[in-house]
This record gives sequence, C-alpha cells and structure tokens, in this order.
Amino acid sequence: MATLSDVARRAGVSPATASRVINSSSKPVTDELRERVLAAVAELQYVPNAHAQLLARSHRSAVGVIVHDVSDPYFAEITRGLQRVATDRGRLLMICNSYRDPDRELEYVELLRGHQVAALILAGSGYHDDAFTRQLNEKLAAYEATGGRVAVIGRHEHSGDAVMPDNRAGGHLAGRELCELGHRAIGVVAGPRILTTTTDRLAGLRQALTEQGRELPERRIRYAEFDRDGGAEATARLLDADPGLTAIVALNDSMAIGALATLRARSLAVPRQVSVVGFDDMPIARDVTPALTTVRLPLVDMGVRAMSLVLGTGTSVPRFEVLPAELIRRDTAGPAPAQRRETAAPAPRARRADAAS
Amino acid sequence: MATLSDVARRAGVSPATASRVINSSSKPVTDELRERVLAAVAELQYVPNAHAQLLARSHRSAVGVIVHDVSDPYFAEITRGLQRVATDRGRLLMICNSYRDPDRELEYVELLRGHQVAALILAGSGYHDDAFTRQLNEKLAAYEATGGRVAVIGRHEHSGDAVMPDNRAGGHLAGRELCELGHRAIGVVAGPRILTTTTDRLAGLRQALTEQGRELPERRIRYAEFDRDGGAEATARLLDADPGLTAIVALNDSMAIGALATLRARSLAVPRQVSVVGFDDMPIARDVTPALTTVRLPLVDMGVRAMSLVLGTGTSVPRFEVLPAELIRRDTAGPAPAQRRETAAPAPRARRADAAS
DNA sequence: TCCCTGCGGGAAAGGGCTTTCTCTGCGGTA
DNA sequence: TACCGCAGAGAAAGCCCTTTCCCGCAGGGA
Repeated sequence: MATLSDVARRAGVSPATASRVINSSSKPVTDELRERVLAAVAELQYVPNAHAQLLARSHRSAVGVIVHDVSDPYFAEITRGLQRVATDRGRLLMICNSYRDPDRELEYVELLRGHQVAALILAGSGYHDDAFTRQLNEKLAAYEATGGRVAVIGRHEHSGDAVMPDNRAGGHLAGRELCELGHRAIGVVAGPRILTTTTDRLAGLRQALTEQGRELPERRIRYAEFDRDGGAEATARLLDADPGLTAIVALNDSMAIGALATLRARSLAVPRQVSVVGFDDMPIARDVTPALTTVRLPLVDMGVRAMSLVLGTGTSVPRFEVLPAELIRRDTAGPAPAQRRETAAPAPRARRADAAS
Repeated sequence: MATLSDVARRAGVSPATASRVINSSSKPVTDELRERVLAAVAELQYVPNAHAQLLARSHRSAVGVIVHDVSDPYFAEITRGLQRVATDRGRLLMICNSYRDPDRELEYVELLRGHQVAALILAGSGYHDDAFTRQLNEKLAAYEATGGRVAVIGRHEHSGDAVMPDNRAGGHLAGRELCELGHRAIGVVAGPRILTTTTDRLAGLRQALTEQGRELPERRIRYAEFDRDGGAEATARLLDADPGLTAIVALNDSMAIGALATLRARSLAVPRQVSVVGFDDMPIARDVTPALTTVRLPLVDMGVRAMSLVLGTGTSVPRFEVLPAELIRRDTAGPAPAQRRETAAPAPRARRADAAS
C-alpha cells in the first residue's frame, strides 16, 4: 500500500504538505504544490490509512450500534432512523449484531470502545438478569467516564439517555381492542420471558384485561423465540392446550405471521374463528392476508431520536423519551364468534387503517 | 481513556510486558507480574485502542462487505452466509449499504481499503454503465495489487473471484412454468433496467417464452424500483395497459408482494384470474397468502461461498462459481383461465413445495 | 571457578498519519 | 536601510500499540 510519504516523495514535497493538501486543511498551500500532490495521489491510487488517521487525530467520529439482528425488520427500521441522522452529520456507523446473546453484547461494548467510537447506541430489549445488567452498566459507565455518549433504545435498565417505545401502553391497546370485540378466551404468543420487552407488553395486556373484568392466566401464555417459527410453534402449543381460544395476541409481528401460518395449517379462519393482533407494525404487516391488525411503534423515529440525543449537546441529566404506541386496525381482528361472544359487538367503525396501494 | 502505559505504570512493569500479558503472547511472563497487570487492567477498565493495534500489527483481519441494503431480505440472507463463515474464522465484518448508488459504491471501496480490510466482497447487481464499471474495476485492481482479495456476488463485470446465482436459468424456469400452465399474456414487473440482474432474468424469461413459441414484447414489461412499492406500481401500470394479462412475473419477491397487493386491491383472484411468479424465495414468500410461487436462489450459500473464496488460499486464476436456481411451486401460479388458455393443462403434480409449519 | 545457556524483562524502533513549531524569504513600513 | 510581519514550507513530536533486539541474571556443565 502506498503511504503518505510515498506520495510526498513522488510529489517532491514534505509529508506535512501532502497531508495538508489531502485533507484540504486550512493552512494555505500554493497551487503548484497542490497539483503535484494531487497528481501523485492519483498515480499511486493512494488511500489514507484510516487507522493511522484515527490515531493521529484526536476527535472520534464513528458511532457504534448494537442491535439484536439488523436483518430483523424491527431493527432494520430502527437502524434506518439511526442511519438517516448519522449520514446527515457525516458520521460512520458501526453496526453489530448481538443475536440476543448478553455475553456478545458485553463483548461488543468493549470492541466498539476499542474502536474509539464517539457514542454507543444499544437497541433492543433488556434482560431480566441482574448480574448481566450490572456488568453492562459498569462497562457503559466506564465508557461514559472517558467522554463517550450512550443511548439505549427500548431498555430501561441503563441510567443514560433512553428512547422507549411505550410497550406497556401498546399491550394495553391490544388487550382493550380484543375485549371490546367481545373476546374472552385470549391466548398470548410471547417472546422469551427473560426479555423486558416481553414482560412490559404482557403487563399492559394483562392490565387491559383486568380492567375489563377478564384475566390472563399463565396457561394462556406461551413463550418462544421472538421470530416467525417461534410464533408458529407457540400458537400450536396454545391451540393444543385450549382449542376454544377466539383471539391470539402475538408480542411481535414476526410471531404473528407464524401464528397466521399455524392457523391456516389448521384451517382456522382469521378473523372469523380466531382473531390475531400483532405488535410493531413492521412493513410486511399490511401485505399478509388478511392484513395484520397490530400495534404500531414509531421505529424509524426511535432511531432518529436516539441518534439525535447522542450526537446532540450532552446534558448532565440523562434524558428519557417515551414514544407512543398506536393501534392499527386491519383485517385480522374481528368480533368474537357468536357462541363465545360475551358482550355486544362494538359500534361499527372504519376497520382499515390504510388502503391497499 | 486509559492507555497501555497507564496500565504498565500502575502495574509497575514496562509497556512491553503489559502488552505481552494482555495479548497472551508466547513470550513467558512470571505469574506475579501477570497478576499485577491483569489487576491494573481491571481497575482502569482498560481497553486497547483498536486503531493503534491495527497500526502496530501488520496483518489485516477484517473483511469489508458492500451490499445494496442489508435490511433487504435478499441481502440479509446473503449476509447471514457471509457472517457465518467470517465468525467461524474469527473475522470481523464491516458492512456498508450502497443503496444502489454507484458513486457510494466507489466511495465505500476506498473507505474499506482505508480501513485496511483483508478482503472485499461486493454483493448485488452490477450496472449497465461502462464508465462506472471501468472505474470500479480500476479501484478493485489497485486494491488487489496491494494484496487485497476481492469477490463479487451476482455481478459478472469484475474479473476476480465471483459467485453467481443463475439468474438467466431462473428466469427461464419461471417462463417455462407459466407456458406449461397455458399462459400466453404474460407481463413482467421488472427492476431498474440499468441493473444486470434485471436484464439477465429477463433474458432467461424471454428465451423460455421464445422456445414455447411465445414472445415477450417490451409493452408487457414495466421497470420500477426493486421493492414492494415498485412492484405494486408497475403491476398497476401493466394492468392498465393490458387488462387481459393472465400471469405476471415479478423479478424479485418484494416486487411480487407489491404485485399481489395491487391485484388484491383490484379484486383479481390469484391464481384463478392472474398467476404470479416471484424470484429469490425470500423467507416471507411462504407466508403471504396465497403462498408465493417463486424461483429460489441459494442466498445463504452464495454468502458462504463468497466468503470462503476470499478467505481461502488465493489462486492466480479467478474462480467463478455459478449456483443453480430452482422453481418453488406454491399457490400463486395456476392454469391460465379457460377462455384464454391455449394448451391443455399439464399433467397433475404436487403443487406445494413445502408444508405450512 | 568460569563460561555458556536460556529465561524473564525492558528499551526502543517502528507503523502511518496530523499538527505544532520552526525556519526561510519576501514585501512593506518607518 | 533596517526591521517587522507574514505566507508558505518543512522538521519533528506525538497518537498508542507491537515486536524485535538487547541485557542481566541464575543455573548447569566443565
């Protein structure tokens, strides 16, 4: 690889001058030398060694991001928001997938710190695991102590800046909707119980049912992986245990899609026999058939906010933003079947949130 | 940030010794000093500066990847394959999204070269743009000249190692299937015409139709963005121009999903009135309703192969691997409607490639 | 007792870049 | 004419590590 001194030598100038030309520094350089340097750069196909640059420069510019899995639409959307702001501000993003492995998360914090990122963003559910949470907080605190900025998305156990989707309110929306549609036998297809996202959404759901005089016994909940296959499998277990279920809440849309697959395989009509409500409103939700009724989270916006917090001026008080959830009514949730319905169907209203395009 | 000399000072040893302990070098260090160093590391929360390390060490380890968009399932799958091999070999991946912008692609090649990646993988369609192709090849050649390894996935215009899905054969499969089902009025929802992927798939499709005595006039092709909305929009234009179409080939699954949305919005039954065939077989294809008949590409495997090529021993002859396409029959392609059907329906056969799970 | 060997440790030389500091030479002012 | 100031270039000091080279010392063999 050609180095800066190669360029300088070829142009017949000092490395200092070459550097100034290449970085268009404020220090003036005569046009003639500038030309010579530029020519040498082109001839040698010179590209500065980024590591040497980062070492020599003092200011850090890249931002580290740790997500569960970028290819999961939930995180893809959040990442889109992060990217948008980062690109606007000329920041590079280093994105790492933890695949929901707490140890890997810890490792990545170290790795990114080692890469001298200016800020760190952790997106995705926290864990009900005190030892891990303590360790993570220690590492984050150490990082912040050296001037690093930290923001978390969707996890409340860290003390720094945080952007939180209102998971609890979202769960509540889903629960209330199904109650109003007259459902009593409601099953839940949940993500891993160690995730705070799971328990938060579940808590809101349970609260809604309780308010309506229903309840949510443990036997109507199945925990599985937070993905399509997990949802399919949990739904199967749920139906095996209680064939009389008239509604299923899936704690994210991927699981909801799995639930729909299982229902289809068992020839249960949606929503005539069984209603389904998802969570997140990822893009594909409107394209499955029937289109998925779900709880929308402003995913892109969450990313935008988190990145803005972290790149903005730091305050000593950690900021905490809660972004609202919203119920999107499409076609998978309908009135409970008559023989099981307990209350009158609600007044008619527009049932579709968005037209097919 | 604590530095190595901070650690060394605190432990009362030289930086050399500290470095040896931290990197568990082969050079022996007495247990006592080792302990002291480790203690100092823990107390100071020391993390080595990755840039300094990379500068000091000679060997490059990270691998750069340029894709159109990781959150696009096509690339998500490829990336999964890349990751798998990279992780096995202890390599870090730097993934960059070009968002199908050739200039950004060029920039990223420079950027990754600057970051001293050991290898570079470009995934995604090439462009019908000679000036760009030449520039890219120059940059890649310059990189290879300094010992870098390069592999491309799905683009044939570069001379190095390449992994190619058989786009042409895939197009042929889709075309033949629809011909055998008796379709004559076949429309195509295509990606941007500047992409080689588009033209390759189109060429195979056209060949199949020609072989069956049909043809594929330009007026039955609509070009649009390679995503869901592009597919929806192109399908609408196609149907407006020719309402008598009995089949639509979408040149990727995202577009196919858009096509299904448009057909649904126009109350055209799939596959009774209009058949649809997609391309890629991304995971969601089996979960839409009706489940999507599509051409499967071994996406994960493509990633695995490319990474293996690039991390394997280099040969002077560039290797070129073509991976086969396969038709996956699900529920969106059926016999042409009777009044339009031109040949007898084919012999009955199993129509579903995979059971609902 | 002396020398050689080998182990454990440190000094120091990079690695490629940025940036401050220094130096030279010129034009302008008193 | 003497001096000051400044523009433009280079020298050199880091940035933080790794790794080679070298040194001192203890133990073993002659």
